[in-house]
Amino acid sequence: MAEIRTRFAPSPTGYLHLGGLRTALYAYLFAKKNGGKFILRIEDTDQEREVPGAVDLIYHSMREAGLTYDEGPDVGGDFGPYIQTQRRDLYLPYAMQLIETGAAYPCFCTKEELQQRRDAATARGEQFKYDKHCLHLSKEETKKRMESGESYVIRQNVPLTGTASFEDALFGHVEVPCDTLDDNVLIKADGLPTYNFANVVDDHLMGITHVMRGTEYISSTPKYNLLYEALGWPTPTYIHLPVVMKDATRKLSKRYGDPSFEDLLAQGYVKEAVINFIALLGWCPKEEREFYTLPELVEAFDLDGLSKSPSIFNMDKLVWFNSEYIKKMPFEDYLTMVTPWFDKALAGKQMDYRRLAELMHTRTEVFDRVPDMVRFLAELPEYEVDIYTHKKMKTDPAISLQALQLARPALEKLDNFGEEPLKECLMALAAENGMKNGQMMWPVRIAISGQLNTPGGATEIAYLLGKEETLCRIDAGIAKLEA
RNA sequence: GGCUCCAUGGUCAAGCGGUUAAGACGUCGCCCUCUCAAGGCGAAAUCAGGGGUUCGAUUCCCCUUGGAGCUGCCA
Repeated sequence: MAEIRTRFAPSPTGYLHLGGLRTALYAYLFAKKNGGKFILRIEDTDQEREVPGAVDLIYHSMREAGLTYDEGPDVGGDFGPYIQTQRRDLYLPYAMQLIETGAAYPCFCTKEELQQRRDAATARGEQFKYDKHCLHLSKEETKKRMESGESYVIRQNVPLTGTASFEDALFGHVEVPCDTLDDNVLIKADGLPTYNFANVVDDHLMGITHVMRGTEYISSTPKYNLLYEALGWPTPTYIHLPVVMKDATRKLSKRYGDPSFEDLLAQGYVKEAVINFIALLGWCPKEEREFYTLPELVEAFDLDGLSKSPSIFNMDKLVWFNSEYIKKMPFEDYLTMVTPWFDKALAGKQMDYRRLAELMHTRTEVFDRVPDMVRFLAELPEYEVDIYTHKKMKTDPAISLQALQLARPALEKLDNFGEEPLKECLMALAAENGMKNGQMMWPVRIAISGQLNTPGGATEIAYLLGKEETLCRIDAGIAKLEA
């Protein structure tokens, strides 16, 4: 059996979006699972839409994701070049061959003319379809106009009757009536091929055996098969992948401000978590399991786990995956990763980062949420007195004031400001004064943190703050409660 | 509008003619607890509707409905 070759063929129009990443991931997994090759090809035939730097962004994202390709623009290979504009001269001969056999024809209609006719058709409430006007030009006239340097395109000559079809490994047989198909442009006036043509030619020339791409291509694939047939080439196996949605009706897209892969990494998502989550979005493994490393995904991947319907990108679940990955991370790794996020809120403060990291490790869902969670350590936030009142802790402003007034001198006398001594001190104080633990701990924690929820209890916070700052904040609390 | 595709809880989804219709996220309880998390236990929640086929449909077929994609000298 021939070696399996799949490819990921993005256009350099910006960052790598999550739908694209998933398509790339599946193509990678399928190739690797079957001992085949995974290829990266840059489809930059639309010069107008190209965004400078986008190609490098794609390389970068692919590396970050761990999707190493066996062949590609920056790694080479036997089927290069892997950038379509660098292959520009390759396409025309095939187009000419198509013209010879009648499967294509030159067209001299200008964009403007076409647009007018399209608009007119729309105004009449009709669907515009190219009328094969230039197909009926005489050979002589065509030849003369081409040689005179007149601008022209080459169009696919789709039959007016019959049907075109293809077999999809996921969707099965897909067939469309030819009369609903338009004569697409194969070679543009600038000499570059359109996606419709470049794709067919390159997939064939590069020996791609399995074409994996989004379902947006499903309706034009029958037309591509017509091209393969006309060229006498074997068709690849098609596997169209459903799109990733933002919600029930909208596709995930940068236009709506949805994050790209790089955005997620910048926000503090762990790349392994993103890959893991993406993999399970539209594909389900055979076994009852949800945590997979990339190599494990390769091992587990199979086509019949693929879903046919679009799936909604569930941010909540990504967050959950991310927090799970963070929790499983060795502590030292976590400390390294979280340190810059601590710095954002605590820069310049003397703080036991290691202890803070211990407290934060199971509380971190996404790294960019860390600064807001620890900022109170740098500066006591403004807070309302009513947060001293907590029903379950049985506290109110009066009890809180009493607790703080008791705690203040006791803590001042405490030489060892470690968590254990702090705890013993405050607990003992509560017991001596007939208070419940919560009636002592809650007010102290509120006074020294100024907020309802904190990553750690009163003693941990007091330790992190240190004696001086703790006493200072308790004083502020007392003043606030007395006011 | 035309063509194509899709349809199990709020979301991701298992299921591939006979099941108490898995599991996960989220939600809601309870436990633990110096707050919040984490952890443990538990609960609610799904086969879009209508026709067939069949002894029997979530599962196969048709229609309706809903959604998506395509309908560019974009990919």
